Amino acid sequence: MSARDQLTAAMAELLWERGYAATSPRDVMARAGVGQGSMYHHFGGKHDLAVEAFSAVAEEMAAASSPLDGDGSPLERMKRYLAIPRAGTRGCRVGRMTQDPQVVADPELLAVVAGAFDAMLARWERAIAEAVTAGELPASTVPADLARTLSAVLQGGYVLARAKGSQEPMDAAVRGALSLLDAAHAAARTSDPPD
Amino acid sequence: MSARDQLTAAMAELLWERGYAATSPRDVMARAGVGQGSMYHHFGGKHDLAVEAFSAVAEEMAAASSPLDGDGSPLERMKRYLAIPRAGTRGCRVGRMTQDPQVVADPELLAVVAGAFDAMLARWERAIAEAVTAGELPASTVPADLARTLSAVLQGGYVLARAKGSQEPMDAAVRGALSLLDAAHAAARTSDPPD
DNA sequence: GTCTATATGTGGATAGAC
DNA sequence: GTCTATCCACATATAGAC
Repeated sequence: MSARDQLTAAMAELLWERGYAATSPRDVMARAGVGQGSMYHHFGGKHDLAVEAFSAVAEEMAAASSPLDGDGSPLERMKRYLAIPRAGTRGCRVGRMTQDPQVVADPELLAVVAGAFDAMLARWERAIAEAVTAGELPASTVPADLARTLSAVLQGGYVLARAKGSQEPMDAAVRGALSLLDAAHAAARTSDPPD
Repeated sequence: MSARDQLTAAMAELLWERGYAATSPRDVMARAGVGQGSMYHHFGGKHDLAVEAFSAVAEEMAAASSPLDGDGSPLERMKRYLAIPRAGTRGCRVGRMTQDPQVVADPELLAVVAGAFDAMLARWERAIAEAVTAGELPASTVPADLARTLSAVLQGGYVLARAKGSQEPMDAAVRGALSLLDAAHAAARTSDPPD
């Protein structure tokens, strides 16, 4: 593994553990096991290194929402994706960035964050629209709205889990969302039969 | 206004704008318009000042959930509370703290954050339980779960809004949640008549 | 390419005058 | 009580040797 790769890997880890502002070039070099010269040879500085390291993380996260595009009924895919285990107290690697003032003030970093969310929300919207077409959700459902609601449940779940230092609030938030989706499913069958 | 009050007010503002780690004693003193001596006379340091300033903020936030205890039908109270305007791009003054590594690592500060959420979640749970009793929500509803789901929608709404630098995702997330609650309400009437 | 040495600013706090 | 002066450590980056 090249020094360059060691640096991006170390930066990605530290961005998750400590956030952008709280991560110093020193920390990164120490974890990567390289000297200062290497870092400033390969990157313009902390900012450049963070952009490159975090872009990879963001793509990875966006790809992680692919189960929403998978096989099976749309509603089942949505519920399965919600139920994927998530370590709440560690926080979301992407969502956490939005609370870092230095990230939000940095157009380049913020664009990477926004892009990752856009990709995920697009997948949500497609799955939801398909569920409506299939009669699994009420015809009155607004895919763009529900996509943001369900994405927010996950992001908020991380916040609640970290506030309590416990996994439980995250799991509870997901259970509640699944229950609401079941209710919406029941409402769709009652008032709006698909066939 | 005493120097002490100026300091706590300035710290509360800066905690919101920049977070804990990114706020230096210098910043606080400059905004408060006092010298360094004043700060170290009244407080042991940045930490002590932050605890005192943030405790006031947390109490204020917890009190802001009182509409959940108000008059009217429980479900109506829940919907009204969700629909209260929230400036998404500014983030939640309490929730934002959970993404700050220095806050989570500080038991005293984290306890203040956790306490604020506990108070809010307790109000949610009460209102939800009342809605179930009144037959406005399905009997199968788990108040503790749904409370965390709806609280997460709001917290996640802030995250999405900041990621996009726009109010819209927050409003969309709330609309989607209201729509799900309507579906749950419809399901309760269909399968579980209150009288 | 990678290293060590060095420079400049700031974070957080203490000392002690007024 | 409030101020200014000062201190040490660290963040971030540059210079230049190997």
